[in-house]
Formats: sequence, structure tokens, C-alpha cells
Amino acid sequence: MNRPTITDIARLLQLNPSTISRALNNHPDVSPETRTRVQELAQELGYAPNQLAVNLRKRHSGLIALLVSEMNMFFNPSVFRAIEQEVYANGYHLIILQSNNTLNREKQNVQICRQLAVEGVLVSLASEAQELSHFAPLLDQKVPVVFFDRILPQNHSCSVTIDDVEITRLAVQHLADKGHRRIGGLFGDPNLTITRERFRGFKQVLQELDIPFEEKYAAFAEDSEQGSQQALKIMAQQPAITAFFAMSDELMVGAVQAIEQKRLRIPEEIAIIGISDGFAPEFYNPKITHIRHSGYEVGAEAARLLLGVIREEIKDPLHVQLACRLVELGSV
Amino acid sequence: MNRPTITDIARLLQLNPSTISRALNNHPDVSPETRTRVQELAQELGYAPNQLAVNLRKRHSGLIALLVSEMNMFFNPSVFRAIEQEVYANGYHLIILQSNNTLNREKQNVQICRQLAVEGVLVSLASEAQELSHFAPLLDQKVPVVFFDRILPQNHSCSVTIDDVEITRLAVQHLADKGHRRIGGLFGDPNLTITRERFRGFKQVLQELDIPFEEKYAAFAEDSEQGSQQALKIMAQQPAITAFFAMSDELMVGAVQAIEQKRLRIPEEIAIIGISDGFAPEFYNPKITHIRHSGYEVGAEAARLLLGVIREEIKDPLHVQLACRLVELGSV
DNA sequence: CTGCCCTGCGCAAAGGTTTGTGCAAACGTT
DNA sequence: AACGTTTGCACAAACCTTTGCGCAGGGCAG
Repeated sequence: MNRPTITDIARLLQLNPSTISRALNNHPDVSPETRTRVQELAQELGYAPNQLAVNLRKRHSGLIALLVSEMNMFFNPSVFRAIEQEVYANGYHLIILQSNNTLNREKQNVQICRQLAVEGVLVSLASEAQELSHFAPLLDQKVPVVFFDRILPQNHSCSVTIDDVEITRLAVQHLADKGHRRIGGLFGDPNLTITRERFRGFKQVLQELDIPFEEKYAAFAEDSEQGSQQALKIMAQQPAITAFFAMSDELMVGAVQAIEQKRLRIPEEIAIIGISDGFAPEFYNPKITHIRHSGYEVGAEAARLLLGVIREEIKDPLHVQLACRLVELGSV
Repeated sequence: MNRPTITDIARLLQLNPSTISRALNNHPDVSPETRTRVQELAQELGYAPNQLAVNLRKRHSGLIALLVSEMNMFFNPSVFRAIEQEVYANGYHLIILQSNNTLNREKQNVQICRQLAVEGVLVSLASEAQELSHFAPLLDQKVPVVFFDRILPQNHSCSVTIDDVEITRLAVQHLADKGHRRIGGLFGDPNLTITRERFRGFKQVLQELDIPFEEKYAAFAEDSEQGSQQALKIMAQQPAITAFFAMSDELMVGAVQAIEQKRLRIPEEIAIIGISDGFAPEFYNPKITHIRHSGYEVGAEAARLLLGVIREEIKDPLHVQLACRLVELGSV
């Protein structure tokens, strides 16, 4: 037979559906005997509540949406893993929507969130998003939103990021400590706040160290392939750089590729430092010195904040900046 | 005010809710004038149907579930990307459930699928899953299921995989063509069919090539770190191997790490070939020769099959094996 | 004995949408 | 003019669960 409903059980036991509901939910208004009778029959029939009806009645969906630019191999997997676990552990389910970095798709995804009555939204912005007005439909409905990683400065919602200036400072300082003064810099998509902040940090720290910033030693690239090409261009500049700073795993990989292509030895002939959650730096030998952040922690913290807002434990927008630390391996 | 409902519009226009519903759905039973009146007001109020109510009424959720062991950085991202796009393009939404490779969690996830009334399920099995009886609750309810990548042999549902023996044959044959006869083999989790098949293929192809299979040249490892250690052990065997075969990106990375640690040159002193979707092999110089499959294609095909079954265009279980090809770079 | 509370359950509404059926008016045919 | 068909909408049920309220019966105190 089809999936049994609460009314089926009611009919079989000569009870009212409401009693069945209460019995299954351990409501005190039902006697222990009937409760067990109901629960046993439910068990026997393999009853599972129709979540669709529950959702309608309770006016919530149990869904949390993750709006993300796209799945990539470096930062995302650990972030996702953390988010899914946190969300699952709290009885919600995770639905994933990609924007493919287009604003248009991001707008559509916001509408979908609204239609599905998701109870919270985690957002890593599309690079095309230069402002946040398209999130108004959600905020108007008081749907909690938490931005993470790829964010824009704002004060309406919680956010989770890494201290971009600080993380850059650690990296550049470390290179300077080792005596490097001509440092190549590889940066990501210049539309992103994260890129702009790290680029700003890079220049600022150089200045603090009395090292002049040279345009020719810095470049922007959106993936490993472009990063590799830009790295080659930078290495062709004279006087030659002695070290690379790469602001992400993609770019680190591109830089190493370029270095290996020119058959330079790391770290004897050229040093390299990156910002990473520590997986990609392990690919190489010597392993790459990096400033480590934790994608897992970013995801977990974002999810925790969101759940806090949903449960109304967090009232005001919190802007969390996670710590990072230097992991010194052999590449500098 | 709160989200407007169909009854709000009905009240404002002095019409019956059913008429509003039909007007919005372009049902012919409503006159063009009322239809436009309704649609204009709906637009103005920013009406969006309450998906929860629609779902209950239509007895479906618009959700497709992706059951996966865990997010990792190599194979999964491109698979996910493909699945999300395909699913989205067909008006469904994707909900992700991790099993963390435990059978228990996989069982729970099946129950969640049932409760949420998902309309289709894509499964990459947990390594603990040695049989498929825990999917019975879904199959009993005629919920379409498609298995991909990490599967078990079965005949009830569609599946999408790669021809494991063939892919191994290409790799080993290529090494043999280059004159290698002592070949180290790195394999993944031995609980997985995919591992067993590739291991079987490895031995079979060696036999066909009249190369004796040596236990000491083969090892199993579950991640890059273990892979690296196993690779070191294999390289310590005498007579020394001249080439590595790695059945996955994780293991390829581990092998390269071990090789670099021993300061051997690729390919002059040791060759390496892998099975990959082509991203990780780009990290290195020389780039790693590999047999290329496409995670994206696996995901897309699995999603397409699932949608076909949902739409009842596909009646009988299809078992698709995707093609792969040799990508010759510098590492052999 | 009266009035009150507590226990355990039923009744019905609510949540918002879709859809089978009914029905009145308008229109067409002979 | 009488009858049949079409058009355009209303009514109510259905999807399944939750929950405020009411009510009957039993127990207890005053």
C-alpha cells in the first residue's frame, strides 16, 4: 500500500488523527498506553510523517541554502563539508545553488530561496555582484543571511572572513625576514573584495617595510593557467624577483608551474609563499610555506552564525574574522 | 505586509481562489481579461506561490538528493558542478547529504530522502556499504535512484561509471609501450568496487603483456599521505620499479611527493601515469601523463539518466560506462 | 454534595494551493 | 422558440499535519 498517513493510523486504532499526532510527538496530553499503541503501529506500518504537510503547517521548510559562485577544487570542498555537517547536526538540510559568477543567476537563486521558504542562506558572492540590493527580497522577509569568504562590506547581516590585511602581512613579513626585497605578487579576481583587500595589504606591508611597490611585480589572474602565465611575465622583469607571494591555492599552483617550467629551484633560486588551507602546499617538494587559514572553520563558523540568527540567539550582525597562522615548510 | 497568498488576491479582486490559481497557471478556463487583471495584481503585490503548499498539493518536492561519501577536492567538485547545473536546468533543486563513508549515516540519509519526498536520488556509495538493501525504502516507493562512480554491481537501478578495466589497460599498456616492465601500482580503498575493478584490470593487463604481477609492487592507500608512504615502500623494493601507475588523483599526488622526496627525476629516472580528470596533472612539471575521464561528464550523465527515469522516458535500468582517453604529457 | 481541577481525547480550523464538479449565463443551431 | 453547447467562474474537497479549544469523566477538597 501507499505510504501510511496519520489518518490511516487513526482509523485503524479508532482514534482521532490529532491524538495520533500528539502521541507521535510525545505530547503530554496522551496517555502512556495509547502512546505506545500508536507508536508501535506506526513502527509496524513504517510510518514516516509527510514532511511536505509538516512544512506547510509549520510554515518552514527545514532547508538552508548555500549560494556559491561555483564548485572549485581548492577552497570550497572543505567549506562545504563543514557547512553540511553543521547544518545536518541541527536537523536542517542543505540545498546548493551555484551562480556561475553571474549576477543574473544570483538573483534567480535569491528568488528560489524565497519560494522554497528556506530558513537561512549562506552566501559566497558571485564576482559580478558589486552591491547587495538583490538580497532585499530575503532580508525583507527576515530570512537570516550570512555572507562568507567572498563578501562585500555591509552592516545588515553577519559575515565570516579572514583578516586579509593581516594574512598578507604575515606572508610578506616572512619573506622580508628571509631577506627578500623583490617580491612578485599574484592576485585573484580584482572584482572581489578579498582580492582588493589582500592587494591593499600587500602594498601597505611593503611600504611599512620600506620596500617600494613595483607594478611590474604584481599581476591579477583568475585561475591556475592565467596565474602561470602572469608568473612567467613577472619572472621576466629585471631586476628579477627572488620570491613569490600567491594569494590563493590556484595561484600558488600556477606560480609553481611557471617556476618549474623555468627550471628554477625552490627555494634556492626563488622562494614562494602562499595563502592556503594547507592541502595543496603538500603536493610539492619542498612543501610550500604558507599562511594557513581553515576553509573548514570558515564554513563551520558561517553555519554556526546562521543557526544562531535563526534561533534568534544572535540579534545584531556579527562580523567574524578568523585567525590564521604561518606554517613554515621548505619553500622560502 | 506578509507574503500575499492566492486568497488575498482573490479577496481583492472579488474572485474565487481557484480562479486566481487558474489565471496564474494560464488555464484556458479563465477569460483573457480576468487573467491579465490577476497577473497584474500578482505582479504588483510581488506574489510568489507558496512552494510548500504547492508541494503538498502536488505531492512532490522538486528536490533531487545527492548522496555522497564526502566532499573531496579532486573528483567531486566537477561532478557536483555538472549535477547542479543539469538539475537546475530542469527546474529541480539539489540537496546534498554526506555519509562520511559510514553505512549508518547513509541509512539515515535514505530515510531523509523518503521524508522529504525527493523525486530522485543520485548516489555515490559510502565505502562501508557492501550491499544495497538499505535503499529498499526508496525503491519500494518507486523513487528513481541512479548510482555513479562508487557503485556496487546491481540490476535494479541505472548506473554511471567508467570502464575500469579498460582505463587501467590504457595506462598500463602505455607504460609497457615505453618499455617499462617493473610497474608500481597505487590503489584506493579496497572496499570499493572501483578499486577492486582497477586492481583486477591491472593484474589482468600485466598478464596479457606477459609481465608477472608482483605483490610487492602494489599497495592500497586511502589518501595522498598514505599514498606517499606506500609509494616510498614500493620504491624501496628491489629490483626497483621504473614506473608508477596511480588509480586516482589523490594517489598520483602522493606518488609524486614520494618521488620528489627521493629526488628522482620524472620521467628520466621514474615514470608516472595516473587516472584523472586532468586538473591535478597540470600542477606539475612535467605535467603528468594520464588517462582522462571526465568527472563533469559522469555527473552530467548521471543527472540526465535520473531525469530520464523521473520523466519515465527511461524504463529499464541502464548501465552507462563512459569513455576515457590517453592524454600524453611529459611524465612517462 | 457542590464546585473545581486534571486527564485524555475529539472536533475543527488552519496552512496555501490545485482540481473535479457544478452551475449560470451567453451563445449557437434547428 | 426550444434545446444543446460553450464559456467563465464558484464551490468544496483534497493534500497531511498541527494545535487551540472544548468536553466528558474521574478525583479531590471544602
